[in-house]
Amino acid sequence: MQDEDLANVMRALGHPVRLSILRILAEKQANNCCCTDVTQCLPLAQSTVSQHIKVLLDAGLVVREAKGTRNCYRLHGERLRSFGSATSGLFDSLISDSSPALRIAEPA
Amino acid sequence: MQDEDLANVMRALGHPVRLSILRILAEKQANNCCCTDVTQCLPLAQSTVSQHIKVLLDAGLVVREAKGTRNCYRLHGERLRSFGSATSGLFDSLISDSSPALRIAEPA
DNA sequence: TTTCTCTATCGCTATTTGACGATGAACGAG
DNA sequence: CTCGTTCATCGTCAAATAGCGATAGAGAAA
Repeated sequence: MQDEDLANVMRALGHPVRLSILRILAEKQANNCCCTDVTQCLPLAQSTVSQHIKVLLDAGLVVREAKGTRNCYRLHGERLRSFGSATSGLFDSLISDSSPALRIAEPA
Repeated sequence: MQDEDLANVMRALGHPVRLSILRILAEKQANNCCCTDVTQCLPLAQSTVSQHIKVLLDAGLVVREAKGTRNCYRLHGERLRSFGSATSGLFDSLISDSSPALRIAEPA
């Protein structure tokens, strides 16, 4: 995963409401996961929730599945895992490049 | 780490230039890590780089250390690791099926 | 002191984001 | 067909973001 893509996912995750939406989708486990259901768990208007979901969709973190008159959403597990390994890879490269002495001496 | 803080860090990481700055700081390993040095590695004005560094400072990912006439920057390893574990914890809770969603408002 | 370097900040502009209400399209139920 | 539900999108607004040049303050150096 390139930095551009990684940054896009980071930005998508950079809002507490969107983290909440991911947790809600994880909890509901692909049933009752339509926009209205998510909206009822949040103190926001339906249009606002829809916009946040769109950000998650565009980042590839969430998948839409038309189910009759509803759109059901569920987590994109593979994408999440891919981002997870890209993130740990990022931190590995950041921290391993730092000298051990500097890793021990943290600021007050 | 709470969702609010986690989202703040994610947002700080949500720009490819800031990822580049982190990599540059990791590479230079706490010597020659002043703003001018970082600027010379990037196709941006010094003021722009300074602003990006400020975002990383505010997120706690980077530490400033006055060194004579320069300000030296280095990664905040502990903070990075803390964010790393918070991130993997997030994905664990999302991917495993036993994750209580953090709800901002319960449905009526 | 004077000069030079470094850099944070100001001012400005353009773009993006977050939030809302309104609306229209799609579809199931009656 | 008609009604109700779902939901993406539009328009709008305020605020935040990203970029730049200009600038001032703080030290080192001459």
